[in-house]
Amino acid sequence: MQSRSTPPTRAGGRPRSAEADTAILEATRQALVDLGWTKLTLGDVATRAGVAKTTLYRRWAGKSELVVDAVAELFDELELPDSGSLAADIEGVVLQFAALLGRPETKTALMAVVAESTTDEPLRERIRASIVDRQKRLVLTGRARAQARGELPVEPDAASAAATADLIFDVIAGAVVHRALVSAEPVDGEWARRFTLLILGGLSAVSGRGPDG
Amino acid sequence: MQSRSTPPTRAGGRPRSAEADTAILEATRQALVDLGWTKLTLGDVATRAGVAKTTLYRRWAGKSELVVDAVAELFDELELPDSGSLAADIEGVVLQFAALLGRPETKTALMAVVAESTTDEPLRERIRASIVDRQKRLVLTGRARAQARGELPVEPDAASAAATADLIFDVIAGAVVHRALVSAEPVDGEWARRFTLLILGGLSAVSGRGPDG
Amino acid sequence: MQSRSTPPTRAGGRPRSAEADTAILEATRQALVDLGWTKLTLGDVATRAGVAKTTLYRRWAGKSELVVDAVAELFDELELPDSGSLAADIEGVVLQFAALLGRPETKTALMAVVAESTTDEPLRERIRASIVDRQKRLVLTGRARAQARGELPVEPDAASAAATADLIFDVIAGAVVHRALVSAEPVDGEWARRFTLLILGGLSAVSGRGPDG
Amino acid sequence: MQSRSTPPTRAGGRPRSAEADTAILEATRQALVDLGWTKLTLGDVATRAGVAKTTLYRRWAGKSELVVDAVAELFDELELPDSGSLAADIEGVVLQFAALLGRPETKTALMAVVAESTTDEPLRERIRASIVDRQKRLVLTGRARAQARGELPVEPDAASAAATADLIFDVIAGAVVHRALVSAEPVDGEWARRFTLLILGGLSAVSGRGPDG
DNA sequence: CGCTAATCGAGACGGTACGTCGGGTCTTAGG
DNA sequence: CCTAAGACCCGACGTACCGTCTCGATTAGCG
Repeated sequence: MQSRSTPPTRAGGRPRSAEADTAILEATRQALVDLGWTKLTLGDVATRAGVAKTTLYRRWAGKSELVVDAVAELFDELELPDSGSLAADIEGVVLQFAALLGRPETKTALMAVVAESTTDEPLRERIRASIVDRQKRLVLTGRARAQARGELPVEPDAASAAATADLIFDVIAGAVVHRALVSAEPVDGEWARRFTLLILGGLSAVSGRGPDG
Repeated sequence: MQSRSTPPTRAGGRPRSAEADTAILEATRQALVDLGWTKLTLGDVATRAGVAKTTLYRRWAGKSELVVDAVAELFDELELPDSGSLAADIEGVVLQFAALLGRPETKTALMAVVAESTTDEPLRERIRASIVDRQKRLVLTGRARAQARGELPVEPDAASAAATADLIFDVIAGAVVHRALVSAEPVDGEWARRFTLLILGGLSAVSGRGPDG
Repeated sequence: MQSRSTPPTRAGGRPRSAEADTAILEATRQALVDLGWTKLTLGDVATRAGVAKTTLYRRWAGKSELVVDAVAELFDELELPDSGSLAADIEGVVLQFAALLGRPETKTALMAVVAESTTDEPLRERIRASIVDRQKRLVLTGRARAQARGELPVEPDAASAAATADLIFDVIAGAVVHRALVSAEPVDGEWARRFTLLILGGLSAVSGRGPDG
Repeated sequence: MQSRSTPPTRAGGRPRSAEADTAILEATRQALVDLGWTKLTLGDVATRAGVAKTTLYRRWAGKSELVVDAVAELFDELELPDSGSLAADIEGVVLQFAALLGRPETKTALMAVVAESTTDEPLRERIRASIVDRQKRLVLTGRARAQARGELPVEPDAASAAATADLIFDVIAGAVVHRALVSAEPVDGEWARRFTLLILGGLSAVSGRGPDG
């Protein structure tokens, strides 16, 4: 995660404390749990981390950037279970994702930084680089496994294959987020099963042909 | 929209200005366009509306409530095109929804109030009542039409039918929002077609059987 | 003392609290006693006065202006004793002035605001209006009495008379301040007597005789 | 000027740069001219002098000490003109002193450090040693010359003579400072003449005649 | 028609957080 | 031991909004 701002010159001077980084990110997550996005203040985070406010501002441009980095670490915990079938893989990752969204620090922070990013292009890039794109690996890995198992056809057109992957990702991530945060209904095994059924039924229809439908 | 707070007594006295309401909501939307959610301040909205801050606080409890009301009006513009086929209906509503999300006032406000609602239950209810549930009608109407046309089977189990409707709603709304605001890729005809293909392929699979898969 | 900044418009709105003014000025003097000029902070004054920082900034432009107003009130306590002779009048006012300069709030504040005023013309004007010019009355009254008693000739030229009054004022105020704050030696009856001797009779009058006058 | 802090041990190691001292004091004076006492910062002085902040703090305890040393050098320029009469000597030194107080670096710094010294005894001592006492020589020399010329009687009592010298010093320095910095009126030949008249002959000498002496 | 009572605008109020700045210290690497 | 560079902790700065309050001045509808 190269996401912190780097000091302008690389010359002499006291080096930045690595422990401070760790402490700040951990304090940020804890503050999110305790206070939520809106009431989280950088001064409070600094206090929790046992660090001066200036130290915090030296490394992050603002609240949004800090929180993105803090929650990005949580998303890296997601991993694709190798459960032997595409359906089980999808259900597994959906439930994992839902569990992550159930954690208070993620719940309150994720939508807030995305909202922030709608009027802040650099922030959107940071979110994409630190969170979104990193999780697309789950879709790619899952599809590769399914193809190896013969559950999905191999799309010959690379561009079409990429578009499909993006589509799948938007559908899965979007649906789970919407269910969990907007509808605020539980993402349980039952829902995951029905959702997977929907995805799988359509998946073959999409991957089976070219982009011209 | 009964959502404003009502004066305690109904007795005599100067009645509230109706023009103020209109001016405030319009000023709120304009401020959202100009400033985005975060930089929008109630003082600024009051100034734009040519109204005292007091007047504003007498009617709304805070920023979130005001903004929810201001954007809710926009969502009522959505309507299901009667295009003769389920696929065309879905594509149409997806593109309409995407167009709505493309407007700056909606874009910045929607995610923000949802984020806010994760730690504010009354706000979540307000959002659900004013925005979310009102749009579920699109799904229900669409399904009814498709069933009338014979494109979809009639689910005999009412509970299962409701669950399916919720699922569809989360998938459509979630996917479009994710594509538009998180991935920040265009929701164009091409994407709508591929997405519809995916949904339709899976839809029959889901609605064809009971919840136990 | 019209010295506070006046609200731009004179129209409606909640009027400024008069008690706040009193509390702030008193708190300022107390803070000067406790902390001295350098360590006095406006935030601390606000807290002591039981007032918000914004209230303070709404009325005074900064620390210097506030302190000038706070100490100006003390200078108004000075009064010319009517002791029957010019010498006794001078000695009396010198000792009064010295007592005022001995108070910690005056001691630490006076030189500081004057220093500040060397690079701040409006502040200098405020000091002159609130403090310096108001005390020139002592010189004018004293001279008038002395002239009435026949101790001093009446200067016919008005311009010259004014210049003399200014000179006397600079000499008395300057000498006492220098003795008290720069040399930091006591301004006691003995010193006041010698000083008065010098003023009244000049150098030879002082050097010509012993300390017992 | 032994006033800088001395390194604890005198043992080997890189010796302190002498050029740094010169550069720092000169930078300090220039910063006083550009910014005034309040806005002068040690970090800025260090930058101007092309020196690290550490180097500065190794030599001076703080802003006040540094500035005292920087302006003390300027006061050494004062010298008593040997003009043949006591009156001319006084006028000459008054005008020299006024010229010194007219320089921006002196003007802003002198009062500020004196103000600071009212709550900082060591600083007061440093000011007395570096600035004040060094100028008392002017009074002593002037009196000695006047006595040699027969213009002033010789005071036999040593204690009384010292008290008189102190008094003269406070009156001259105080009056000039007050005229220049508090009243902010010009200390020109005209004023110097009237002031000298007062010092030499007392109040009646001044008020008894017109401004042309 | 005059009361009565809630409204309106304006703007001051006590708070909280902001992001920046300067103070003085400490930690590097290098002379 | 000194130096330049720059990060560190700390505390204050002056500003911006928050949501509340106190004004005097409008408006209705009820009596």
